[in-house]
Amino acid sequence: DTRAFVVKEDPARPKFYCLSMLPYPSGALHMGHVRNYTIGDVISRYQRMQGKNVLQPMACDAFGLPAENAAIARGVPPAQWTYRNIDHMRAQLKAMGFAIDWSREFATCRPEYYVHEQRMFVRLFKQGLVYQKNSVVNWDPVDQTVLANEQVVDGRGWRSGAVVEKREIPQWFLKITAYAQELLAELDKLPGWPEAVKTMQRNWIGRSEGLEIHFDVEGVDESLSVFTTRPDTLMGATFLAVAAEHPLAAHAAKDNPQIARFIEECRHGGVSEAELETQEKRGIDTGLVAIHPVSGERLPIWIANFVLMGYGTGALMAVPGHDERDWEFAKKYELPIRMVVVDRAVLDAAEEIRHDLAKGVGADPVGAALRGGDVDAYDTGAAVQLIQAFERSIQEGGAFTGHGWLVNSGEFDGLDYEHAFAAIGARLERERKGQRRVHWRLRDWGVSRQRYWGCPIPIIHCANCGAVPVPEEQLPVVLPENVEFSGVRSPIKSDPDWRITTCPNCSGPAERETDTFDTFMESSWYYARYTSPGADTMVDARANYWLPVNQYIGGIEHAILHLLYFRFYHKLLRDAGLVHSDEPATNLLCQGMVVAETFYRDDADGQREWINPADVDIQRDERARVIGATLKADGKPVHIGPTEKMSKSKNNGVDPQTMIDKFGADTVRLFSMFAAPPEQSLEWNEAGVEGMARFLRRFWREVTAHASQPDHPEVDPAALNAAQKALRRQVHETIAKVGDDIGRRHAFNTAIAALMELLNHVSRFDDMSNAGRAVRHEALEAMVLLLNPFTPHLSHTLWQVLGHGEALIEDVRWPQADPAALVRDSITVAVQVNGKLRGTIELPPAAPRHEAENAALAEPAIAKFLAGQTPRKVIVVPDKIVNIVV
RNA sequence: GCGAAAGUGGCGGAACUGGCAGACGCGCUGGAUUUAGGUUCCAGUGGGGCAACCCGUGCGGGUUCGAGUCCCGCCUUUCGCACCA
Repeated sequence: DTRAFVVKEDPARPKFYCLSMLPYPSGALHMGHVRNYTIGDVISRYQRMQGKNVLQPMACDAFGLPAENAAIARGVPPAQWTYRNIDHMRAQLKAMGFAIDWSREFATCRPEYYVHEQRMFVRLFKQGLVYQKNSVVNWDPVDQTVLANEQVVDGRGWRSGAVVEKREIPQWFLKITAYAQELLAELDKLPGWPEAVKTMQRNWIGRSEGLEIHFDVEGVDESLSVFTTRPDTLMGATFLAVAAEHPLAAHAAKDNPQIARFIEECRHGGVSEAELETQEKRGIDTGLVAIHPVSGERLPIWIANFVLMGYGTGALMAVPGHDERDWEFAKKYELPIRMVVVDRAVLDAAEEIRHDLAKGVGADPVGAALRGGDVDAYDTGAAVQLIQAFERSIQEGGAFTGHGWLVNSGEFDGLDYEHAFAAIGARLERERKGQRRVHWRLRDWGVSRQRYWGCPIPIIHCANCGAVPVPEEQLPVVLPENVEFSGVRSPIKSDPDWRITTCPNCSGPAERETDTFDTFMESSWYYARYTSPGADTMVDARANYWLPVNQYIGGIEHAILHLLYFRFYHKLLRDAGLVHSDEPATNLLCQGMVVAETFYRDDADGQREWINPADVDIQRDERARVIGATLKADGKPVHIGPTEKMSKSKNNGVDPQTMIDKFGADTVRLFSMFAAPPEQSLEWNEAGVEGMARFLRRFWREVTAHASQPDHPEVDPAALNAAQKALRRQVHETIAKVGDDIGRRHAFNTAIAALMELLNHVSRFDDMSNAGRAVRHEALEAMVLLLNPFTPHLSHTLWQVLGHGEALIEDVRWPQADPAALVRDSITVAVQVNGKLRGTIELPPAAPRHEAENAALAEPAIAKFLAGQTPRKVIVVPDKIVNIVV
């Protein structure tokens, strides 16, 4: 998990600032001792050579005692746990090869930064942007820990199959919903962000506009409010439904044990596998009756398991005719289904009937059609049938959920969606039975974590005063370090010395909050803190000099959570007066994941045993198609599974360290940059790494052989022959391409391909004349520099082999393409006849149209295809193509 | 189900603005060097055909002198969200 890299352009000089975060130690591709390994590093090296100041990557993020360590602890005696305490953790990380210099480390998770997060939290507390409420969590009764959602639901997690209980515990929330509108609107001001990420964030924020409608309930004082985005279907509502947790459900359960039992089932049945998969709709009639705000009709109120307490008001008006879920529910419990919205064809049919039968049907042609009546006497049979067929499809086939035109809706008949929304909204607002509302899918950010090692939430709980923020002069609240781990449970929860305190308000007995912040908190402001090392406040004025970040790089897996919190926190910083910009990063690049083939065998119990790719041999036929795979150990066949994200469960993780040991870090990095464009997933394939090693060996030989020459003449562009000129041109084309590919397109794979192509030409160029050696020297120097972002160690050495003394190759200027060298004497132009390629011709650059046309027609290979016919038309695209149409 | 992205040789991928499809690499075939294996070097490598040539970018249409690229309709895969009222 590499959460992110940031690259920052200095607006004044311009210089660059590049930072990165270390991955978690648990990651499959941990890179502790291959620090300079990643995309962020390639970009930073490139920029440094462009004459920009670059800061080397630094470590960030919290190394905690998260759930995965509890996993390791499961069934394992405490002495063998991954980390027993902080010192042990540090020692273990060091032993794992993490080159973390704790003295230089600059991470927002470190205790010296707690104070800033805690001040921010207290500030938000006072502004009412923080609150505590009970919330249901997934609880592992064996380990006594809270499980993250993905550990329960997601079958890929190690916890799948664990016994899980629902528990209600108090949690702290940050009101990110207060910023929902801004977070949504400003996505439109981020053209440098991938569309996929913006779409995901839009869906996650989930703005929907609708009407909140109040239904009076017979025998109950308070009215029942529902939210709907389809007020146009109001007249089709045939019942109301509330969530099991809704107060009205509790009210109904008071003297009805059957309802109470149903509510209890809903609460507990929620996590059973079968329930989740079938999502069968179940419900029970409360016996309560609501009054339709327009028609005055009496509608039954049901409790239904598909109504979510967390969305809208926890209650809905069910319109089975025009909503899939409501339709399914109505069918099951035989509730009425009413057609109130129809498509254009039905509306036209109704118009026809109305027109022809103005006397007979009055204002209700649809009703007349459905009732049959005497419409048969007139020539409207087809229209009647159409309406009846539509009605039947809604009754029997399924809901019509599209927007359409209203029928069976009294005064609203004939209106389309927009007009019906406006008319019904206006009427309900006038009668104070409803109002327009915007609802958000986005939930507030729950920041409480029930674990040790993290920033403590600076709150003191007092029996008299409630939750009281820790006063400024007592900040920071730090964790006790001399704790013992006696279970998976966070040790501070059972440490009375730390927990018991006095209330800052009333001096009465009180307890500290023992939860710590979500680690997303730290990664939400580190980029800003990096601009202000040593500042007393969270950030200082330097932040406005550097921010916003020009180029942010991170995995797509953070599209929603981290990247939304990151944007949110920037707005909090802004509103605290700490930064002036609205958004933290203008450009975002999401790199893909590392994937690998999977292999498995089915054992006797029908269980799949996944086999690591390193233990498998691949068989191919003579056309090199894969025909099978065998286990190295026994030579017997194994099944080939799909190519998937590296994971422990599929046993397809490959440690790059093995390959780094074999080929060196330069080669492995070059391969990982070459194999796929950064935003795509990278298929890990050992054979490809060998190709990279081959290329670097050839390059090494080429440079050392050249360097062994006694002298290195300067290039004299005026004195070059055609071949020398051609090579020199390619050198400068490559310089231009590599710079553009790295700097603008981030297409590292094509940059490397261009360098390989150039090496192929340089190897074939065996001109040992002075001019020839001069051209080769220029080519090799350029290539060493162009390769430096990818292969810093090799480039550093080869630069010295070429006779240079700089301590750091990054201090050498990035090569610049010479425009004069790029000029061509002639250009190959393709010639097509009727759109098919039939030959090529050589033309001087920017040759006039008639010249290109004449040359093409004169070409013998072309004349053959014209068969003496006169061309009807000739299309000339200068320097590219001539197309002759006959 | 909804939303997004993507389908190109045996494989990873290139083709950036509608203009020579398959760059570069892997793999494979043949040859040279080598006692041999490995390494290295040379040649070949989308399919069909002796050849001229024909066919080829998931499928079916369309626009265009010209389509991998643009438009319409399908299919498939991956990712994300999933009873969102």
